[in-house]
Amino acid sequence: MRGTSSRLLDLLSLLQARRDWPGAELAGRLEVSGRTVRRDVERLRELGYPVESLTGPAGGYRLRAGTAMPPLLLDEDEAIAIAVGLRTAARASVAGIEETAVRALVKLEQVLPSHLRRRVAALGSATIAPAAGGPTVDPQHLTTIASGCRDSECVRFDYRSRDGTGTQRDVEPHSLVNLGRRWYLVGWDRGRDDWRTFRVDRLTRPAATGVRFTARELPGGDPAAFVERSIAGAWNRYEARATVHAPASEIAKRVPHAASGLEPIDDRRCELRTSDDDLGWLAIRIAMLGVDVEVHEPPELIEELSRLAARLGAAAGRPPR
Amino acid sequence: MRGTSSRLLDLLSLLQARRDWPGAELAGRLEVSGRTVRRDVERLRELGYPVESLTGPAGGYRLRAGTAMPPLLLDEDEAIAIAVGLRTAARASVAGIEETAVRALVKLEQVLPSHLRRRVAALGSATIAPAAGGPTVDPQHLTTIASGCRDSECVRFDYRSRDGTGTQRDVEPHSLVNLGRRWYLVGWDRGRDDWRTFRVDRLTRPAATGVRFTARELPGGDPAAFVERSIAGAWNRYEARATVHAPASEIAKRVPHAASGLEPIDDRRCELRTSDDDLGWLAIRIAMLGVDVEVHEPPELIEELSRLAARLGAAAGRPPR
DNA sequence: GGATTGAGGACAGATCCTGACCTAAATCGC
DNA sequence: GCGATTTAGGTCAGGATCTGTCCTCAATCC
Repeated sequence: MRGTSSRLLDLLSLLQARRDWPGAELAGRLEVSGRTVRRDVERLRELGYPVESLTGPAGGYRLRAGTAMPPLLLDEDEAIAIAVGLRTAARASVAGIEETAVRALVKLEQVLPSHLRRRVAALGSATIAPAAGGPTVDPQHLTTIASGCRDSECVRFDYRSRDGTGTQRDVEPHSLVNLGRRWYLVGWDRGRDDWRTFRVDRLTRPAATGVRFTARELPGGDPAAFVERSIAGAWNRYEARATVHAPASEIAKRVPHAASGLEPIDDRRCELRTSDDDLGWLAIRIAMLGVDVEVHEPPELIEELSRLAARLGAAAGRPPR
Repeated sequence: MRGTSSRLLDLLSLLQARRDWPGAELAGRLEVSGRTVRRDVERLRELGYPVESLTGPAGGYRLRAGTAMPPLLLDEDEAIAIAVGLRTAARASVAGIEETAVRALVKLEQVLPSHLRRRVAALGSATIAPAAGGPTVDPQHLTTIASGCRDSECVRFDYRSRDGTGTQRDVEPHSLVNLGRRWYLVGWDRGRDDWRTFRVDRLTRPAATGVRFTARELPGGDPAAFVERSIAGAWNRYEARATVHAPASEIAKRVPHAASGLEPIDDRRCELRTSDDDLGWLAIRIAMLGVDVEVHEPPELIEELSRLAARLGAAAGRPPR
């Protein structure tokens, strides 16, 4: 016998792997009597996991969605898919999800068997970066740093500051902040004896040193606000406005992420408002619309589009204007 | 008392939420004696979860990565992040991961509490589609269909065939296949009494009918091969070749997904080979390189780039040539 | 070397678990 | 409507398990 706890986990695992299970089959898989299966189901219900049951032929048990998350029992491939999915989500897929994605990734990677971790790393290098406009961040760096934040463990890395000089830093990481398509580490720089903000895409070879520290209180409390203060004025934000020669509904269907900034003008045109801190990426997004457009502002974007048009014209073999 | 099974899950949850735990604190949280905590740790080890322990001051317990995946105990935000991450991974992020991502998503959504499901759906509509070149697939459709495959339950949907005519289908779903940036459903069409392949981006309002069926054997066995046979010749594939006026290393760093097709020519140029079945998307990828390029073939791509250049020139306010 | 923290054996009492057996209720197919 | 199938759950007895207490060791840090 393998103990009831282990058996309950197996039962949960079975119930997650398929939707409907006849009691007799569960009894066979778990190598217990049908009575015990009924009791186990009762136990799961007591633990808060809603197991439905249907009587009659074609009846059976079924795990429904409840009010709380049950433990997820994943097979190896599923664990890998989740790790890969979280890595991409940690970049810049959906507003506000990134920091939680990193937290979940840390939790997953803590228990991810090493042979799976290798497979994830191998897949990770083949990732299509959705944020192909800006600098890319290695998700591995994010998890290393986030682990440091969570477990109060110092992190050492090489940092390339804005003017290009490289230094080695030893930092007590406080939090990881995602702002405007970039990742920042807020931490206490042990070498400078002060709070600092680091851009994660500018640091290399981060590693936990093994040194534990007692958490300090960040002045102001809110890490995101701290980052905003430190980078104030460090980058521009471009607000674009354009007239799109296609119905809003069609664009919304073809380019879902643009939908929020669309306002219909008439049956055949709509106005698009969108913004970014990266001109190149903004231009690409205009290009992706796939229909005729007139860009009204900002002038920098108009210039960027001219440049891009010239370059593509040249790519197609025409002399640039 | 809450039973040892429940307490073991709580212990696992605690060990996943933070890395280091002194035994006394665990005892307090679980409301048992220290001796019982030691016994619980022993139980977890027997179940195969490697719990490390360190003696002495600053000692404690720590859940390490083992050889098998332990049950993941997620909080609500983490579950959402995973759902969102899997939805994007299910599109086209990393070769070969998509089908597993959908499987994991089905497992997760089966037990995802309804209020969390609503949050995921709300976030999903804001997703930046990485595959903005081609038609997009609603992840919700994928999970509905994949559930049908897993649980042998019929699915009904409206299908828009290539010539634009719409029909309603009632299908016994067999498998969901991801091929060449597109999703296909292979299933037994109950109306036509035959095996059919459906493009998921062409179907709308899929829903489980509740009718169960007994699995049939797919002729040939391999669903992917079946899809390939059915769509053979249905779409063109464009193989592009271009000279990029930048070092291969720089492009590889800036646009990771292009790296595999890069061949250095000299210190300042490289050759890019890449292919796709969607001309528009191919053109966007060229545009994303952000440097000067000469495209040699295919002629269709050169024409597409000219069109794009003209459109962007116009967008920037210049008269198209 | 002393303080702290985990390891684990022994024990007694309480609790829990399992399989067997039985009856009831719901559902499906004929 | 009837019979077959499937879950629901009560009861019982024997055995296994679990818990807290008490104790001694071992490892580690200061």
